[in-house]
Amino acid sequence: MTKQTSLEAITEERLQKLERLRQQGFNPYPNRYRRSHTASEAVALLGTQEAAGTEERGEVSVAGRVTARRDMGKISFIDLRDGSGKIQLLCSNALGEEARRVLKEIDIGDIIGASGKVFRTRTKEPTIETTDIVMLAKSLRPLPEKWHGLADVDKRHRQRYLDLIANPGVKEIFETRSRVIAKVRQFMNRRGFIEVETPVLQPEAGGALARPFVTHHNALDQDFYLRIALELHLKRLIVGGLERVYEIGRIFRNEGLSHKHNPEFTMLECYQAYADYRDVMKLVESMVAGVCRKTRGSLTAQFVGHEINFKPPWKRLDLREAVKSFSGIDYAECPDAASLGNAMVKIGMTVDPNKDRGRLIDELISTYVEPNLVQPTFLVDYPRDMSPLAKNRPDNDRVVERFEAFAGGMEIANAFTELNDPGEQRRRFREQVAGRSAHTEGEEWTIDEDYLEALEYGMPPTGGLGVGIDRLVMLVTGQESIREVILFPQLRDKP
RNA sequence: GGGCCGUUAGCUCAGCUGGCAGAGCACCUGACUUUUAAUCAGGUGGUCGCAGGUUCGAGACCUGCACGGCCUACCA
Repeated sequence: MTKQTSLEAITEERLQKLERLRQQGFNPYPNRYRRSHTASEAVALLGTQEAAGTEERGEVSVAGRVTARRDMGKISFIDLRDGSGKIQLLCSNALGEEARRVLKEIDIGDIIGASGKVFRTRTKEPTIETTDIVMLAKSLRPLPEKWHGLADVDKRHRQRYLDLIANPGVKEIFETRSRVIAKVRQFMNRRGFIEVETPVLQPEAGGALARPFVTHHNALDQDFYLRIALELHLKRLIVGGLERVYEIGRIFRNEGLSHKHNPEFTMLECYQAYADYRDVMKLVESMVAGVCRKTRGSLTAQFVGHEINFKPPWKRLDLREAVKSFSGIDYAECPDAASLGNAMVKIGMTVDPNKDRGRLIDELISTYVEPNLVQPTFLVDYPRDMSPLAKNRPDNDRVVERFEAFAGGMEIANAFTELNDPGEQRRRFREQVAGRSAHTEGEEWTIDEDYLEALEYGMPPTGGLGVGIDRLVMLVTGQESIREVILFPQLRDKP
């Protein structure tokens, strides 16, 4: 008999095993299996019985994926892995007649159920002396290699399930992600915030400066944008008297991909009436510190070779001072885009002449300041030019009450005292539209009249916050790429 | 968008100056009643990313394309 081991041949081989099982009356995909213990519970049971000093050994039934098989003459050892861990099966004389026939057809990768008594082998390995074994789902494809795992980054992301099977650390990252989000919810709920959901499909894409995705509603025959921020709807709710609201939601930005950017990502936004940006600052550091303590057991995280300490209070840096000290440029001395651009050219930067002053300042921040902010830091008091939704400082109308939080060289939060003067908000929107449409092709920048109307009913003084959840997860899991903390990151279609 | 690197068996990877397509794991056959990266013996498995070109001869050299990674620019 000539055998081939191309992928097709391996699948063919396994299909034959499947067929043999069926011919012998076994269902290779049964509807259910009742397990009495998880793998780790079975191991624990053995431990307690040994500790009690009794001879009695518990009967268990477990289920999971076969990850290794070692045939030793007339006996076989099988490693079985479930969500809790791993346990070894010994298949020997104790195995029933039917189970023996099933055993013949078992491959690495199959999902099986097994029952028997727990014991410990000569080498102290917790093991089940298997009496019965059933096929729960026959696997038709070979798993990635057991020792090196799955290394191909592209394949890991496209077939995340293989990544999860082959690379044990991956599951941990996503468990941590889940705990981060749970902790954030708990934190907000305990402070009296209520969680809400607002539309993903919106007639205007507002609340941030970003290019939106466009889609179309057939019945309404109307184009919609996928939201680029949660902001404007949440503030409508503040107008409506929900004094503390938050949303953890997916937002979408039709822009470049990088190790810090995915087109869809998860944002926490919260708004608190009768608070200002200083209150929000305290909320952020307390929340992030709490998340870190909850997920890591300490206030520190390892990231890109640094130990980041989230213990409040975080450093506060005046934005203007920070830019001046890291780049040498005092943007307050450059009142317009032209003079600021000149100053930037002088220090060797290439300057896009289409950029307005706000964007030039932003470029100074991301080039000179952001990479240096490894320990948690608030940059405080932003120029009005780059903050259309934030309220002026009472003492300086070129500066708004806004901060961004940075850690690990990444922006993780953005917050301000919300602009609630409808007339001023309308002027700011107009400035934005005028400044952008001149040089932004294919984008229609509109004013959200519906939001302005809401403001006209009166919005209390409010502090607002946005936190990039994916980046927060990157920090506490030590992952340098956003793709490692998103289960199914955006990828180009394979041809 | 630009630069550099990569794409070889199901997986992880070698493949020199152009000269028969390789290893480990997995798979198949056999041996083995306490193994655990089991071991031992034997074996199967390839559109060398795709398309052209140079050459007596291309996995390797040249051109183009696709996909990916890193850096860089832009978007934020």
